[in-house]
Amino acid sequence: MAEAFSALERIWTDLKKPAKSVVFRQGESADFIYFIQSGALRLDYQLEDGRNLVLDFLWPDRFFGIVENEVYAWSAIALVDVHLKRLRRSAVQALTQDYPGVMDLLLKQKTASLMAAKNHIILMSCPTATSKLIGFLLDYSKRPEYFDRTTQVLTLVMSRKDIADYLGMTFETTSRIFKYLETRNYIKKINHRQIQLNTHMLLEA
Amino acid sequence: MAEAFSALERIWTDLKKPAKSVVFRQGESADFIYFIQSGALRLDYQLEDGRNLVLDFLWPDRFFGIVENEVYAWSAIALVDVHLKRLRRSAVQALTQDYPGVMDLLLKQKTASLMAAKNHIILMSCPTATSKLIGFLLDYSKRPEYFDRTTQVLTLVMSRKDIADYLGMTFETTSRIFKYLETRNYIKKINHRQIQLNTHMLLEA
DNA sequence: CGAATAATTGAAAAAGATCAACGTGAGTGG
DNA sequence: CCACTCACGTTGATCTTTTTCAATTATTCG
Repeated sequence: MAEAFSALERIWTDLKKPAKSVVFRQGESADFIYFIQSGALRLDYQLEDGRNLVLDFLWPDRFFGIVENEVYAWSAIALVDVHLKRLRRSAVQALTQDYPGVMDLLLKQKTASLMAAKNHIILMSCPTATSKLIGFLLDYSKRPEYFDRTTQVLTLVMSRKDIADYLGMTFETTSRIFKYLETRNYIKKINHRQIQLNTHMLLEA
Repeated sequence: MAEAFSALERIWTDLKKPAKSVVFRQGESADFIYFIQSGALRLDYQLEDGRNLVLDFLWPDRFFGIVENEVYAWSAIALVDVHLKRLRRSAVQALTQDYPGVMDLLLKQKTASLMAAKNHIILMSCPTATSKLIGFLLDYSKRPEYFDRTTQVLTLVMSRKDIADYLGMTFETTSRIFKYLETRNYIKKINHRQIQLNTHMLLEA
C-alpha cells in the first residue's frame, strides 16, 4: 500500500482551494481524482426539485471523485481552505497496470465511501431530530483535526443548513436542537462554530 | 469482464435458500462472497438499541458480502426462495493474481453498492412519508423480475415493516400511505403483495 | 381449522415544518 | 476604524405530519 502511494506521488499535483470554492461540480466531466491533505469538504447532490442534499463531509486522508462514470455524480465544495492532491484519472488508470496496489487502494477507498454512506443512513434513520444530531456530533468528534480532546471543543466547519441537509431536516430544527442540547447541558456553545461537548452525557442519551 | 466471470465460474458453487432464511449474519466471519442468480434479499443492520434497519434490497445479478473486514457488517436475509452462487473469499483473492478483470469486477460491484446507498439516502431525505414511498415504488418498478410492464402490477417481496425500516418510518405510516395513495388512485391494491401502479400519476406527484 | 404473523384503522399526543420576525457577527468599502 | 450590509442563526406561533398505543381485521402456514 505504501508502494502504491509512492507510485501515485509521482503523478499528483498540489492544489489549494479557498473556503467556499467548488472543486468539481455535479455533471462535469470526471477527469480527476482528488486526495485531501488538509481541510474539509462537503459533497452536495442537487435534486431536480431544487432541494440540495449533503451526501457526505470529507476529512483529511480521503480520496474522492473516484467514479466509473464519465461525469461526477455530485459536487465537491471546500468548507474551509483546503490543500488537495489532484490526479488525472487516465494516469491513475495507467498506473494500475504496473502497480496492482493502486487498484487495492482504490477499492479500499471505495469501501470507505460505502461505510460512510452506511453510517449516514443509520443517522438518518434515527427516530428523532435530537438523536440524529447527537449521532452527528459524536461521529464528528472522532475527527482529530476539529475536536480538541483536552478542552472537548468541537469546531464546526459547516453551517446549520449544511447539517440539516445532511440529516434530512430543516435548519430551524437544527438550531432548536442545539438550543435544547445546551439547556440540558449536553453541549455548551462557545460561539456559533465552537461547541463544547459533554461527551459522556451525549453517549448516555 | 466476461473473462473474469468465467474465471469465477470455476470456483463458485450453487446454493439455494428458502424464503426467510439467513444467508449470513452480522458479525459472522466473512468467508464467502455471494452472487444472486434469482430471487431477492434484504440487508439488515441491527442497532444496539434494538432497532432493525434495512440497508438495501438486493436483486438478481448483484454480488454481495464483499467486505474487507473479517466479519460481515450486516445480515443478508432471503425475502423469497433464492438461487445463489457462493465463492470462497480466499479463492477470489487468489484469482485476482491471474485475472485482473476480477478486481475490476469487484470494484464495479462496490460502485453499484455505493450508488444504491446514495439512492437510499436520497429517498430518506424526502420531506414527507408520501414522497419517500412514491420514490420507493418508482425505483422498485425498475426491477423486471417483479414488475409486469403490461399489467403495471408490482409484486412486493417485502413486508410493510421492511419498507418502513428501509425508509425510516413506522409500518403504520407505510400502511396509511398505501391507503392514501389508493384513495387518490395513484395505486390499486390487488392484494397485500400485489399493487397496480398508475406510473404516470406517480411520476407527476 | 386455528394459531401466529402481517396489515389496517382510530384517537390522541408528540414532533417537526412552515412562515415570519428579529439578532448577530464577519467582511467590505468608505 | 466604523458603519453598513448581508448571510447566517435564533426564536415564536401555528399548522401539518408522523408516532404511539390500542384495537381490529386479514392472511398465511402448519
